[in-house]
Amino acid sequence: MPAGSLPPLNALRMFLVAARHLSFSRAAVELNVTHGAVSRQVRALEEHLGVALFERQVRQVSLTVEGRQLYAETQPAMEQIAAAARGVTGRAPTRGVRINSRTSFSVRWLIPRLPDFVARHPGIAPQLITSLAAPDKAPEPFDIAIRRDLGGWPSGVKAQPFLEDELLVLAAPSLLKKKPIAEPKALAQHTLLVVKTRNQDWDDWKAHIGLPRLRPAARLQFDHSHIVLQAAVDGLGFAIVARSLLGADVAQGRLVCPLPGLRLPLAPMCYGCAPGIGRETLVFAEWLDRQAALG
Amino acid sequence: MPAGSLPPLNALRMFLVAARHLSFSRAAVELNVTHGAVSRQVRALEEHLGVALFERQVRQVSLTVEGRQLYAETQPAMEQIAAAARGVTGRAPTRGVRINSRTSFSVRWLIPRLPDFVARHPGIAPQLITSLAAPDKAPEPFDIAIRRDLGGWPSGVKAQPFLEDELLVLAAPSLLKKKPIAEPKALAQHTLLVVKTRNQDWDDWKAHIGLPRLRPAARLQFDHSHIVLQAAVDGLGFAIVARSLLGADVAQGRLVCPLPGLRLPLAPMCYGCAPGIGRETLVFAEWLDRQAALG
DNA sequence: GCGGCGTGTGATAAAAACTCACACATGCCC
DNA sequence: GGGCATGTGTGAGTTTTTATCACACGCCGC
Repeated sequence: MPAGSLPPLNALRMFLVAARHLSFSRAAVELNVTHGAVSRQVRALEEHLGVALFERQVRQVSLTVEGRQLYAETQPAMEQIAAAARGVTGRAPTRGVRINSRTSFSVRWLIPRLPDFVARHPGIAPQLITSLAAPDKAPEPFDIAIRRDLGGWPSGVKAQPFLEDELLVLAAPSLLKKKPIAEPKALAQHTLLVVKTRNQDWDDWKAHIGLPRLRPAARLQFDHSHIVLQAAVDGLGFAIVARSLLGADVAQGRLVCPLPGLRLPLAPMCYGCAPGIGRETLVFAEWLDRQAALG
Repeated sequence: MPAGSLPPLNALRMFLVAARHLSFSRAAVELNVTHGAVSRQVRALEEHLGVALFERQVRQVSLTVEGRQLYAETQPAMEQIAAAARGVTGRAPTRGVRINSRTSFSVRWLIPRLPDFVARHPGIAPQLITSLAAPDKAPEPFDIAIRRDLGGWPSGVKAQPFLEDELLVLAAPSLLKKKPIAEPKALAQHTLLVVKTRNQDWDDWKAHIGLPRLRPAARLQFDHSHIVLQAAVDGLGFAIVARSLLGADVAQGRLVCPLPGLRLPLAPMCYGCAPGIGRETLVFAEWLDRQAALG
């Protein structure tokens, strides 16, 4: 006989958080789920044990005698498990994943998502090296590189597309309020924000919509897309950038897309793994795929 | 900060069993899953930690240093959790569920499934009282009664059907080998096994197939369906019993249904809960529904 | 050389978990 | 006292996870 029948462990985990907060809702926030999920898991644990663990009052819950006992006895055990897990990952040589990525993609897409990776894989330490050079000219060795191009990779490395992309025109809502844009032509009244290394984007876009000779009122040039985005948020003018770089600025209303129908396809973002990489890099690549699929 | 990020707990549970056995296959047997499930969960845990826990040799696995450490530190914690869970269920008043059911259904359907209930709900102790009387004439109080009839329940109790059923004709393969049955008429050469309290079943069946005057070579009478089934397994003759009572005898070839097309519909099995029952009885009723749905 | 044995894995089915949207009960505040 | 905010419970539907199945592989022993 092993350890005797264990209770449902994830339900127990949620119970412990709920017991600590004495609140399903606050536990739900900590666990990144809805309060309904916590309610159901606690109920499942109670049914497994055949004992009520919480007393449900109105708008609040409190622990029963059995709930208090269970909390007191299992919480240290969970701490012990967490500590053991940390101990094991710590003692390992912790070979990090060396990631080579361009500045704007790093700042606007990768870094905001890295905390998720660290939480999922605490034993793998990502090292991010931003670099503008092509992967085959990289000054430092890397395990995985991320670029938009399908070419320009060291021999033996095959680029794997993982994130579809497109160019969008964006501006701050305050700017549009002052001078609304009904049709693309009206852009002639505005300032365009240009990325130095991608100054053909506006020309491509103008050609794409059939107005190659459109002349803006002014042009401001910056050396990275993420700086252009900051300038756009601050109402300096119109930006044309890849959808993948938008982050929360559109969702939270700091930027809007005044001409949503006019989009320019863009090569997908790709990653390429150096030959002879370890399992950690593979895990990171799969995580990239998943993150991209989440949109 | 809570306990720090916990590892996936069900994966850890499988890891511990696998580590104890030093075998994924043996762990799978203990956990009632396939070896593939164990393999995947262990892999998931390794990826979460970013550390290999097993060394895969051919046809066997052994623990790495990190695996040994993790095992040594988390196994006691799991024991502690299991003990705490047992302690909490034990201290509760353990109100059992009093189940009232007829003998044959108890022996052939309910009792073989009860271990599953006990495993799922260690805090709820089922008490089974077999009784032939109608639920409203039961000599002892019950929380839930199981009968085929939709009527004959105490006032205030509504019967809930939970298991469709039908009558089947069955016999031991050895008997059929000696005297094969090509059509229903050939039953005239055989012995029919009759349940005293259900002696109309054969007549109903004969009427159903249009041979009301069919006369068997002999009749043997018993007082319970489960005894008739034992007699059939032992090659004494042909039985007509409810599908719900078959258990594993058909699946494992101890009985066969020589005339599979000729089935007689039967009222579904129903349960009725006494008024004012507790949550434990509700849990049992839901478990009945689930078990019936599993077929 | 061939069947037996234990593990890994792609495709797919089954089960579990979660979310959403709403219900309910209460306290609080204007 | 009515309207609103708060925290929990729950049915229906969806997503995510988990397990299964079926097969591959590598070696062992006969």
